[in-house]
Order: sequence, then C-alpha cells, then structure tokens
Amino acid sequence: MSASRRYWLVKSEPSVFSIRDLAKSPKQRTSWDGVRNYQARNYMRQMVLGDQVLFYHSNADPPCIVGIAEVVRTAYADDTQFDKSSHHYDPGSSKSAPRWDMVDLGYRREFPVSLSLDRLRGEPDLKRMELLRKGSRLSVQPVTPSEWNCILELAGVGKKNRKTG
DNA sequence: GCCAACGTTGGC
DNA sequence: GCCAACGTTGGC
Repeated sequence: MSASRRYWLVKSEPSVFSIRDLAKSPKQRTSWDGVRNYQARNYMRQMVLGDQVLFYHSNADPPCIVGIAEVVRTAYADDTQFDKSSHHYDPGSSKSAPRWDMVDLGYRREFPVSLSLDRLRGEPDLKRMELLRKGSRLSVQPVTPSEWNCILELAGVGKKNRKTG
C-alpha cells in the first residue's frame, strides 16, 4: 500500500459553487458530488480525514486558487448517480455496484490574495504542477508538499508569513 | 464564442 | 484492440 497523500486540489466553477458558497454552507461543509472521471474518482478514494485541499476556481476571470478546504468525510457513493432528475445521473451505475464516489469537504480559509494561473506559472517551484500542465482537465488532483508550501507562501499564509511564535 | 486537449463510446 | 466520432473541459 502506498503512502497516503496529504494535499490535493479540486476545481469548481464559481458560478456553480464558489469557496464562499462553501463558507456559507451548513456547518461549512459540502459533499463533492458530480465527479465523473475515473482518475479524479480514484484520487478521491485515496483521500483520508484531515487531508488539505486547494480550492480552485475554473472558468473564472481570472482562473485562480482561492483558498483551502479539508477532507471531513472519506469516499462514499455519490447519490446523484442514481437520481434520474440529476444531470449527473449515470444509467450504467447501480446501487449494488456504485460507480461514482464523493467525499465531504469542509471550509478552512479563503486566501487574502487569490493566485491566478499567470501568477502560478511564474513560479519555478510549480513548473511541474498538474494544474499548469497544458491540456490538464483533471478536476481532482494531487499536490506535492513542496507545491503546497510554495502556494501558501504566495498566498501570504505560509510559515514565513506567520508573525507569532 | 472558439477551439485544443482530453476521455469515452462503439463499429469493425 | 484500433481509431474515428463525439461530448466535455476550461483557458483564452
């Protein structure tokens, strides 16, 4: 068994569900439903409680990382796959063998400054980040510890920015 | 709105 | 198992 991951990134269109929507949700939690990509699903299945998650706004102006969420419930069946009225309905899935999972995410913080794609592309430490790969469409993706640290510094919430201690 | 990149489907 | 057609994602 491989080591569990600690850091992730999820994408959401702010016109559909923004980080502020998450902050305003009951208990500041939401189920991350609607993921219909096997690789993204598999990453969600690897998540453990307490894993930290970058929140990215896609189809935004500009597209940017806006804050942090946390895994508050590990993978379980996404009920929208059984709901015929949902546009996430999957006729090929069944309750006895659910095809799609979701996790629950809790709000942690919104960054004082959002980090646009342009800003991220300017960072040598992020050159290999999945988010910045040309043609990358993965809506749930792993983030390395060094990428995580770099992003928190850029956002002004990293260790170097902490005044107390 | 355009379109490149990508994932999925289905004919063969 | 190949690959063309199609649908979707998401930056621009």
